[in-house]
Amino acid sequence: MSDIPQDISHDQYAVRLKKLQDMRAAGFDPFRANAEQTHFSQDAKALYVDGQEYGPKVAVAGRLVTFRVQGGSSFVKIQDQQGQIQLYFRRDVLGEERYGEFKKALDLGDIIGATGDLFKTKTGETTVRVAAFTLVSKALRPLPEKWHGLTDAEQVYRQRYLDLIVNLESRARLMLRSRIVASVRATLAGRSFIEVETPVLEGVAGGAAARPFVTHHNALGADFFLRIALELRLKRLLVGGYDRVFEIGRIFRNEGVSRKHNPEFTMLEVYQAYSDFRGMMQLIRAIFDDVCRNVLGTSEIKHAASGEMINFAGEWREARYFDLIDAAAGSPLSALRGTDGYKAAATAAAQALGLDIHPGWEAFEIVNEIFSKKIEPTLIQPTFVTHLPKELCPLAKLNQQDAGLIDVFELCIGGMEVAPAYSEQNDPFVQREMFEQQVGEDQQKLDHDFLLALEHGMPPAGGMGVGIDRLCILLTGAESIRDVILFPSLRPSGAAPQV
RNA sequence: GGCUUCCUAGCUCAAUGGUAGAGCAGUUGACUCUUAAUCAAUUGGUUCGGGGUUCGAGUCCCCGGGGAGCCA
Repeated sequence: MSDIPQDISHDQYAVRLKKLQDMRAAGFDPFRANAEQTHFSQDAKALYVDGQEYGPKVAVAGRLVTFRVQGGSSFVKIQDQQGQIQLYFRRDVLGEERYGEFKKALDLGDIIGATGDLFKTKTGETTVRVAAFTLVSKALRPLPEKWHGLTDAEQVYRQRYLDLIVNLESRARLMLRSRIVASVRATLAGRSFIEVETPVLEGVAGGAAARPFVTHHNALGADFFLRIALELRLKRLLVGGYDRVFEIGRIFRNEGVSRKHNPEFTMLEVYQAYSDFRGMMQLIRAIFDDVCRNVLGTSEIKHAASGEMINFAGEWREARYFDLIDAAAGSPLSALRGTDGYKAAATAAAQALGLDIHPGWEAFEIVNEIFSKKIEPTLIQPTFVTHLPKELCPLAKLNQQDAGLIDVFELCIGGMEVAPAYSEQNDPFVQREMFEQQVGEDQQKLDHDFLLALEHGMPPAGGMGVGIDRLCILLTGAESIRDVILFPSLRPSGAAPQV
């Protein structure tokens, strides 16, 4: 190219910048303030009726993702929120000058708008015969490779927008997440639940056992914790007379990062007065039934890790915690509960299963290690694990027959804990005692205001937490939590890619 | 936090310790129904950063950065 002072043909940024500057010099704005879009790509294609020569006129807009020029006629594809649509450019339609601009000025990755009539090509693809087009927004940087897409995990997460443009599975999976969350909301709204928003910044981070993030409020001169659960706020609303409440919100736990853990994640917590953990079983079934029917269109999902098909239809298995423990241990370990020999027997059973036991652990912790390492991973089909030992959750009602147990379930699917639910503790005396046992000497961690609220009377209620990210892993067949979170937490990196 | 492993052109990947290559993208040209379009020609590198060993390092060693997997 003789008018380029030095050879920039190797530098895609420079080539695009040059085109952009040429356009500006010709009085054209390469970053338009608006553009016409009468239809999304798939909606437009649906307008074409087979047999007609030309369908209606449409204006579509999107990113240029394939570019096939062949002399005086060219096919390109643009991509919008719904997918792709093919555009057909012809010299004899557009005229020599405009057609030349199309070939010269546009690059893969540019965002363009085009209007024209719909027709069907010889190969049967519904296409827009372009009568007019506009460069709407110039892309200065090239797209990742069209066939392999973007595979570098780091770039996928740090530059998710590129992943979304180029990797259709990512685009579909993350869109599916939106629809799953919308479906969950609809199920709850249909049952008279009220959606609320409660504080992220808390003076006491309660409702779960997890290390919180600490932050600081300058004007108040006070440290705050980012919430680790929604529970204690939502229960205050039960006291306040909101009988059915839920929140879908971000919570934060200052712990490790793994395939199953992101430091910030989304939790649904739902509370229903005058219900209990059995009522929550109905509710979670309804949530799954609606998602299967309205979003997935199937009640069978392939479990990514094992390849097994998970079936959400039919009865879900119900199993008592200690029945599972005894089966795994191969002995009636639970019969020793509360006796002096329990801890030794639990230790022996755990070691026989090849588990490492920390010397400081209580008996219930050893037993729960058996559960989380040896039982939970095997629970692929939906299973309600019920009647857990009371030490595992201080916020649940004690079982009427056995005060060492609590009226709860943990729903396990795909080897993961997906949703715990309780008959909620509403006795302020028992609640205070359970809290004090949990926090020990550290009265700072006691949420006195919550206990005060309970003293005003909280209706009996069923409550449930659903890890939305895990739910999405399950329902989208993802292998990692990072694949269902748009921007997963990463170490802050150095500079963005340099020019 | 520990162990293992990865980082090479815009992207996807090659390269026994011995001249850093290919495909796509880009550039130039041909081509009026293409589907990863095709054909011809062609540009492009601080091999993540720093240090070391060596006649010679993308490759081996050390330190640092980032990612992934397993463990805690």
